Amino acid sequence: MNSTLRTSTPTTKADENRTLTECVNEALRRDIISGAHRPGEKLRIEHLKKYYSIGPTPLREALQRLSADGLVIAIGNRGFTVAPLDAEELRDLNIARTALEIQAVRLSIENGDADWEAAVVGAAYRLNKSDALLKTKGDDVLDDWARANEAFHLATVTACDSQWLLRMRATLNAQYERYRRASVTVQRQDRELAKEHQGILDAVTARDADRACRLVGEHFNVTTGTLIGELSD
Amino acid sequence: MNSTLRTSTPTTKADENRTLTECVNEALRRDIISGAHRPGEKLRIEHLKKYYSIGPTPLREALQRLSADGLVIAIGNRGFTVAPLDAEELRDLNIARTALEIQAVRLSIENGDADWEAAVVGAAYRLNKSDALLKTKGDDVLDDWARANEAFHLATVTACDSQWLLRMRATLNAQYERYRRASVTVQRQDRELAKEHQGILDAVTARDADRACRLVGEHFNVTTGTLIGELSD
DNA sequence: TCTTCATTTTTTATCGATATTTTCATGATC
DNA sequence: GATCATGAAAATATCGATAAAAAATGAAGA
Repeated sequence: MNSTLRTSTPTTKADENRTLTECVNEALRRDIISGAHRPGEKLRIEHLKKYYSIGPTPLREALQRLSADGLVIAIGNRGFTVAPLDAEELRDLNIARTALEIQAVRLSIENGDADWEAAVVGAAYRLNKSDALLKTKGDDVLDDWARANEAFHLATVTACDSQWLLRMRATLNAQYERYRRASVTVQRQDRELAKEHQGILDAVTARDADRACRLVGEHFNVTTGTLIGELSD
Repeated sequence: MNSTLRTSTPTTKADENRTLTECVNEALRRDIISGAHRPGEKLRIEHLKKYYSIGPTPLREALQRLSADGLVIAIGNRGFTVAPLDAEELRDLNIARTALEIQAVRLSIENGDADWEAAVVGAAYRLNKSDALLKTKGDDVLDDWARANEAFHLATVTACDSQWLLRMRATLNAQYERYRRASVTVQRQDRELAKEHQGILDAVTARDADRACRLVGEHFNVTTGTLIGELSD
């Protein structure tokens, strides 16, 4: 029943019972985060209608939702634009993101059971594998690495036992991902990153919350510093 | 041009240049936070259309936005409901809220200048005044107190220099406010609260970030504990 | 009496059309 | 030559109507 939207992914099973608003919301979100719709770009309803083969109503509803998430800027009577990227905002974003991540890691280390710990170890292993493949840089490998990286960090916080913490974290992560994707070099020395991740893993398995939080904070600052450097060029 | 929506406030000057979606979004938000639309209540478009004298399109757009904020639950093909309240979620909410507030206070103390400090002192003074009036309990006085309380806490974090931190904080505060409003007793001993606020103010003016953060955390925990106690009755 | 299935009713989601607003280009006035 | 008005042209916001889905109703069979 639902016509597949213009974007990559084939119609998933779950698509059946979904509203057009939900579908186009996801498609737009993906396309904004991936950079297919560029930062600052005007999102004209007439244009998007054709692009996603959909009516104006579900489109506008999706755009309103995305504007609440901060991925889209809505200005009354002046339509919608993709939220712009800017170095100052990235710094700002990193502050909020770090605050949530650190607290979530701390709580996870306090609350997490053996299963959680095992999942973190597994995610770290997976990330290592992807790291190894990263030398043969292809775009798909890079995508895989990004997913593995996100999965690892997510694993470290899932035991925090606060859905709101995780929800806010996800919102900020979506924002952050746009900056990551906009980056030219995308990654610095793989070795440095791998070491940082290893350090975090060690602190987690040692249940050393203070050390883990410190390392996560530093990790975020270094990554953000690199991105800011590129952005202000 | 904009017909005034069914809710209390007279058409403000700013109303002129505003979209119906924006107006109904604000009205709905107000009515949900205040409890005029009760937690768990079904929000039927047909009904709301008459209630707010508005068409279905801006209504649905507003509801989508509110669902991104977590004030409304949207389920595909099954419409919208006011997000329910529940003790477990309040605990969860308090964790996320505290993480943001503490970090914002810490940064404010680090960054804030003399003007900021003065604003905090002013807000504390204002809150004290309202505290004094609180003995003659009327609903308007209570509203005034709530505003002064929020203004004080907001003042302590405005120098944190992270819009994202403040934005996330505002989202969670809106949620929290619903629990506060749902409370029967609404406040415990005024004296205790006043002392806690005084302690926070002292720590802020002394620029003692660690103490301020500890006191804010305890303050939040105590308040939340009271609310949870009431909710699980 | 309790299910189960078909049918009606209600509610939701979506579209196409219209009215409103903004933007842009053109020309008039100082 | 610059500024301001005026009027198209484009884009946005909104409505009413329709199609689609879920819930409610009721009838038939076990």
